[in-house]
Amino acid sequence: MIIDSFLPLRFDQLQWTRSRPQHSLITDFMENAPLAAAKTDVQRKSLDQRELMNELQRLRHSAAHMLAAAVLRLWPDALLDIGPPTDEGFYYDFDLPSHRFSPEDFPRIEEEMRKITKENQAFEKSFKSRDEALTWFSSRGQKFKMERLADIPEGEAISFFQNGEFVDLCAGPHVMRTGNVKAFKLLKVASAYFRGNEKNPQLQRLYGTAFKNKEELENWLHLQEEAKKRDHRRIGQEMGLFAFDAEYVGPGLPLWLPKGTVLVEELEQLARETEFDAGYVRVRTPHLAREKMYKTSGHLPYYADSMFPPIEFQEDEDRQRELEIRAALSALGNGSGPEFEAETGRLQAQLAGTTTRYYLKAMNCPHHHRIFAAEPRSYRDLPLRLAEYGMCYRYEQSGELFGLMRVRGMQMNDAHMYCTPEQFASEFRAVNDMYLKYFKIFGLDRYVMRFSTHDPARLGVKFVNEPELWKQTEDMVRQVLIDSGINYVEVPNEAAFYGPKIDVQVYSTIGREFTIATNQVDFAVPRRFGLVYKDRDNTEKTPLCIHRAPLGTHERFIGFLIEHYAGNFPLWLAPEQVRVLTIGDEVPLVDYARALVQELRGHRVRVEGDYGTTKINGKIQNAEKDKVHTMLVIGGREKDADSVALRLHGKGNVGVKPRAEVVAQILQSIRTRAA
RNA sequence: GCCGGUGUAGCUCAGUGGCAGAGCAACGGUUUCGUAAACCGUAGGUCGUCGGUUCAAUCCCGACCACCGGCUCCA
Repeated sequence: MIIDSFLPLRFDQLQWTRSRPQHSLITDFMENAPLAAAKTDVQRKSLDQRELMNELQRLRHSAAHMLAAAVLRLWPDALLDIGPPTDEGFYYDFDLPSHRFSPEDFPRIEEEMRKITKENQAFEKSFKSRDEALTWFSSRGQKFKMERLADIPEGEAISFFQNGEFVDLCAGPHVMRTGNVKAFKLLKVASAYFRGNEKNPQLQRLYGTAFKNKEELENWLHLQEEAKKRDHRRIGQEMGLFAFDAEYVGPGLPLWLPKGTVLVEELEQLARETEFDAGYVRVRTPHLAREKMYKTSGHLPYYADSMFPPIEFQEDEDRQRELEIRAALSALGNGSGPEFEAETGRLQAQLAGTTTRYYLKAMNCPHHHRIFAAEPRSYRDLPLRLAEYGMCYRYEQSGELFGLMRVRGMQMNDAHMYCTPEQFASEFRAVNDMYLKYFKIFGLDRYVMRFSTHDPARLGVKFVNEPELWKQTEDMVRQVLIDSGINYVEVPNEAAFYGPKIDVQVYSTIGREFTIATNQVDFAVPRRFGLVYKDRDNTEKTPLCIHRAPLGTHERFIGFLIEHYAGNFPLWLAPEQVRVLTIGDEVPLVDYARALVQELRGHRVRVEGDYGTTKINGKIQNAEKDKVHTMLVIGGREKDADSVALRLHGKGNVGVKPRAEVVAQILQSIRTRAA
């Protein structure tokens, strides 16, 4: 299968070309399995579920066993964990302190695996009692296997699979013989925490893939190469969209270059128009706020790890006050007794108050809440929809940073809607409709909607302690989802601390899973800020708040769009929409070309002229390389006929057309945001 | 944050314990051309940073930083 690199990927192609996260394999043969549960560990599957493994998964699972067998032949002291199939292949986790795997080991290991293929060993299933199994592993020091054994519920059969000398705790199923596994390749070495928990030891994970035959394997490897070319980091560099400058600006803080800024501003324009149509009003807020803001919102206890450390300083008058308080403290001397303690404590508290602390905002909601509070509100004002492309800063762990997809400074397509409980369902539904509207514009037809709910066991720890409100809002959201016929997966324990949320997830070219849109309910924070509106009955009530960001952040959304379009943006988004190329640099020709450029610029088209002496083939190659959407080639013939030769990026020469017609076409395509 | 890898010109990459290299891009010139590269020349570097070993370090050692592949975490 060859992907036309000039078309957006469809999701079915996506599945072919992108690796998807390892844990998502679970959903493939476990209908309705919560994704989140799988996130923490490779979830145990019942034997029935195992039987659903398809042919390719069996093959890959068997390849994993062969990998482990080969590793044990080469490093007999390796401890085994598990080796499941994944969407793109398989892996096996090892604990092997005596040796660090590196890609240089791959040829040896693959050679050993090929021997096992040649030996054509049968995969034989057998059963052991729990005691027998325990003895088997403990005598071999296989401590991870012993823990895995303990996961198997009492009463369930404990099955083993053996091929040749290799025996593994395994529910199967497998292919018949190792001779069936011929087309495989080791891909990468990585580390993984045992059971995915960062408190557990780190194991060495070997990734590989296997296919039914060599041809399919080669085909897949080729597609992987193609996919790499869509990597937004690479295209962003090549097209001059954005840059990172870790030394002077800081890691994870992108600089938007002029061409990337075009993308940012086109998206903003789209959002402004869409939100205006949906009855939003726009606001603007600063990038930081005092500590009190986040103490009140409750973010500090729940979210401080993700925030940049505070900016601390003393105002001039604070410095004076500090001196006075310190003087008072020393005047107290070294006393004792409850009165002394009380006075000391009071002064110490005052002393702490002489330092002002500001935090860079990690989210826009508190600022918007203060805008709500800035004026008295009546039920007649609701729903109030405050929108802002607000800049936020989050201190992501260094290992998490990933191009534009995961950054420390980001601008969110944010809005907060304050509404009454009666208005909630229609507001929430309108947000979902807005998602779909956007997805249609970008040709995004497959994605995963995740409905994240709270875990009752973690109320007061990870989630605000309001059991009744949690239940009510979650029921409300669920009902809206069902009513609007949206497919979704429900994910317990993934909600925001202040309420349930819906996330829209997509997969990047490299197969990483990213949330690009989010829609969250907040029943807690407005109350913490004391937000109220005067209702019909003249009583004060707290509004519900919906946080929504259908385009997520500029950074991630554009990162995603770059990969989605492979940098071949539709005309309305293209950083350079049109380039006028002259065949030669004769003065009359250049004059005609300049006039055309001026005409298009007059319509605010992003157009450049290439009037130099380079040959036309060279100019075309440059324009194609720069992914210029529309090329207008002009020679003597075109000039004389007041026409242009139209060429579209990736599509080649379209033919000669009247100048006015082409200009009108271009304007029409931009205005309608045509795909 | 953790495990592993990598760091040489704007980009893609060679290379060596003893004067730092290529292609493309840039710049200067020649060329006047019909749908994916005309030709010649010039310039470009504290070899990620700091420290150590050495007569001598881009190369060997160490620390740090950044990036890459994962894990964990998230928009």
